[in-house]
Amino acid sequence: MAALTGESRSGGDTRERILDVAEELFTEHGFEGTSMRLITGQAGVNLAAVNYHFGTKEALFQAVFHRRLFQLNRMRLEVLDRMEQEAQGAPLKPSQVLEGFFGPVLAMATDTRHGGHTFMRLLGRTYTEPAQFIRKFMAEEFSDVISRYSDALRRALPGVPLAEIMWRLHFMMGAVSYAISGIDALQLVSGRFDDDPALMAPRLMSFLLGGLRAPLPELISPHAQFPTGDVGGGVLAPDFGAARA
Amino acid sequence: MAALTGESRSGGDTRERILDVAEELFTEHGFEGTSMRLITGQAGVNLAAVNYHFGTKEALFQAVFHRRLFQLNRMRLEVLDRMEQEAQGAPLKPSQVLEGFFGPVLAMATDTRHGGHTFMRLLGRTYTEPAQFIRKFMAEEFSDVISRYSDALRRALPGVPLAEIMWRLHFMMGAVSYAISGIDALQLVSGRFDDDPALMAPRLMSFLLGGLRAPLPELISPHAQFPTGDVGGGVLAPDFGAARA
DNA sequence: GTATGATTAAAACGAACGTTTGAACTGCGG
DNA sequence: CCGCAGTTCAAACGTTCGTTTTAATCATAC
Repeated sequence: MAALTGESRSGGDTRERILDVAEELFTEHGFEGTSMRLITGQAGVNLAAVNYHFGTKEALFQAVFHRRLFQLNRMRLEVLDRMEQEAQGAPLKPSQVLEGFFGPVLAMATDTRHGGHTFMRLLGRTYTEPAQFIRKFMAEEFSDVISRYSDALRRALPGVPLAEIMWRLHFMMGAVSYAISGIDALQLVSGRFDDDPALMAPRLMSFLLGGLRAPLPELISPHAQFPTGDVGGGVLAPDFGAARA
Repeated sequence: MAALTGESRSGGDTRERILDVAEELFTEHGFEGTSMRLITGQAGVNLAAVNYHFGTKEALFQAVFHRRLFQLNRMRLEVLDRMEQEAQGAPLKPSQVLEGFFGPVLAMATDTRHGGHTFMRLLGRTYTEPAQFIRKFMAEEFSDVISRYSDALRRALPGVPLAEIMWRLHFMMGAVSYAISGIDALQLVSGRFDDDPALMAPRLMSFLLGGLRAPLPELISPHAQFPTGDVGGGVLAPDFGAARA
């Protein structure tokens, strides 16, 4: 809350100062919950500065994302390129692929000095955000990385169907997102959580690898809700209707 | 978008109709992005009806959550009670605990007939939402269930430290949340995803079990960013600063 | 010094927001 | 028929929203 105060009228560009403050406020209050007056006020610039430099509020939001996502995904591709080159055509290990994909994310998330932590929390929450214009440019920013890494995962896990790989990639992104954006949510839910957040990364990596290499599920019936039956759709689902009557 | 149209001036209570529509619109546009005029308009009731029946917009939001969370968590506790009774004091299997905790969630998420699907998407996004009043009552609604289930997990996984269990529970909630709320996000990111969403539950369960039972991480140095080193903080982190200069 | 283009400043725009008000309507017991 | 809660209604409240406008300021080249 006190990391970036408004009075910092330092030599920095107006544009850059707006981006920093907006990133922080969007993280704190969401897109709709953050007003331009709050942004410009906290950045110590004039109200019209955002519209002058970025055009609209939506464009500012996109600019905040592009600045970070561009370097994040570029870094992911660089790491993958380097690893594949060293492997000389051999498939990578699953742990390597995860390292390349989530390593830069965690590095950025634990970088509190340059606002990376703030942004990663914002990214995690925005990924599932419904706004149309958000979904649009998120897909564009990610398409390259996803296709490259899903391909690397497919080669790292021979015999695992592509659909399964995509699902697990999705699950992993959820776990990482929660790990980053919801640390306080965890504390909130489990009471005072006396544990070093810096130790999260190795914990997370173990968890992800365990999930990624889990035995394939038995996809028997198209209506089987839960593998161990009994609790899933069969017994519990009907109750939902009754409670609303 | 076309599931619940406004013209349905059926005999249902005004209160209940508001809850249904609000649940859908909050999911679609978020809390701040959903106006009372949109809610009441789509529900076919007067603008003042929300304030009359619920008091404020925040209270309506809480009411939407309470209606669903109450039965969801009650169900979780019932399942756990039954399983522990049948076990006669013996520890449950990890798969049983996961089944009790996430089974009702998935059952509700796949229940498209009674709006459960809509709500679970809303829950997933709201869990990491920053608004103060949201965090407050979420903690209250969840505290019982979390303490009961973390205890069951501790007994199911002897030798695993409690901190590790809490982290993995957190990771799992993230994976489940993404699995539910971001199905379209997955399609969006991986192109046309020709796979039956009904098969998600068994996939998810396998993934969760794999992660939950993964080998414990080596927590060596408090500054080790990533277990396999090399990519984490050491090499990549400094670049974040340079890119901003 | 002065013209020029880029940036900042102050003020106002119309629209939409959540909420409140006071009257009109409803079903029902007296 | 009347009185009376409970509920719905149209209208307005004051505030805040994103954006636009017009003038002032600044740096730099002539």
